[in-house]
Amino acid sequence: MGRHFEFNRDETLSKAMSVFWQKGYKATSMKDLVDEMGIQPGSIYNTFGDKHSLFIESIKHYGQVVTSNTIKVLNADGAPLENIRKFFQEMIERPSDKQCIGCLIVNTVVELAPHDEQAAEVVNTILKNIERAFYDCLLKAQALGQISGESNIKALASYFASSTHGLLVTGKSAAGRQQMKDIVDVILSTLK
Amino acid sequence: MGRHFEFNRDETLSKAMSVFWQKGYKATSMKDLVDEMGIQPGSIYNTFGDKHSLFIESIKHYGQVVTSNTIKVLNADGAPLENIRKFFQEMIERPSDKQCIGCLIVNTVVELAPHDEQAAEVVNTILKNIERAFYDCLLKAQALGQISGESNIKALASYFASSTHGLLVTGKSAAGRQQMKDIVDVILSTLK
DNA sequence: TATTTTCTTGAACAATCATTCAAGATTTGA
DNA sequence: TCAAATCTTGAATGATTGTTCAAGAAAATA
Repeated sequence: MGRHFEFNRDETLSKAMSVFWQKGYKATSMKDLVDEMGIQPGSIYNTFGDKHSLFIESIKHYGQVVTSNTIKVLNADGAPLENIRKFFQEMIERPSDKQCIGCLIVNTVVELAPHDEQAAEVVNTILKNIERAFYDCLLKAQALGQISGESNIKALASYFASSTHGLLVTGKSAAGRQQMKDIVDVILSTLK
Repeated sequence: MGRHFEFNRDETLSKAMSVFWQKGYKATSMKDLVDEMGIQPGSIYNTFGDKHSLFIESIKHYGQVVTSNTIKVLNADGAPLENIRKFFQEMIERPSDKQCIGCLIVNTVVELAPHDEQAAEVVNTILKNIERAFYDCLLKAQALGQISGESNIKALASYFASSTHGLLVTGKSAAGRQQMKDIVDVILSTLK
């Protein structure tokens, strides 16, 4: 009973996510959100609560849509080590793109996590998912004998996750494509 | 002639730097700066210009004081590869500390650099300094025969810089001390 | 001492911030 | 067709934002 919603919840959430990704949490004003989401303040507050709640939903959405999609390469069938190589290769093929894995997550770790417990929790969960994807991949490689049984794959997984963060930061600075390729080559050399 | 300044310019700049480091640019209000610097808005504007100018000076100050001090380990006399090990060791010995190298720089790369040309330029200069310190160190190691002459030390330098950024991001999340040590071990394994 | 110069203060400013809410629009059930 | 329910709108709210400026305080010169 009553009036129907005139907008799609997931669509507007996705738009909010994009704004937060581009500008950051603090730099995103309610006016920015109204303009980009295409609905009025009242509808935003009615649907998502306040700005902070909308942001929390946005990073959760990012984890479910963008991050989990990027991680799929690691979980794919086939040679696990080759999947890791593909993962990093895809990372540097679209550095300044919105699709760039984990950017909103890295941004949130840097901007908000130290002072925002709720955001920190969401972000840490997503970070753990990334790390576990690496771990599962390395475990498979070890079972296949592609990696020495003595290797500390837990450490390697943390390392690959950390390397991903590093690449995302480096990619935001003035680093060129060749430089990014060089870095990835060294990162992957730990697998040999 | 005229009244003397009642505050030390460098001291108040250092305090401003600390606030920006802790809270980020956007989240730092003029009230925060007034409270922390211990001088009134008029004095701030008279001495440093507006908030943005004060921030630019703050990151420059960070580069000259904090970053350049952290880099000293790399330039120190003695075994160059050992210096690189020391560098990373010192990084994880004080992760959540204010002294944590490059944090304000990494924060700025993430929060401002994509939309602030002036900040981007300052930050990129500092990033290049870090990378060059690694490069010089590796060059020395190569001259001493501690590293193969075939090694791409330019790539290695970029890699170490990127790894540093990664560690700083990882350190801000829920990563424990042991995890950080594990990551550093893998990073340094590329030198063997 | 009187005058000029310069720094300090903090109230005042307009702009923008996140948020609210009453009025209007749309749909359902009776 | 009327009444109840629910969503949409956008002007209004009070708080906070960065910034300015006139008045007062301190030092140097004459």
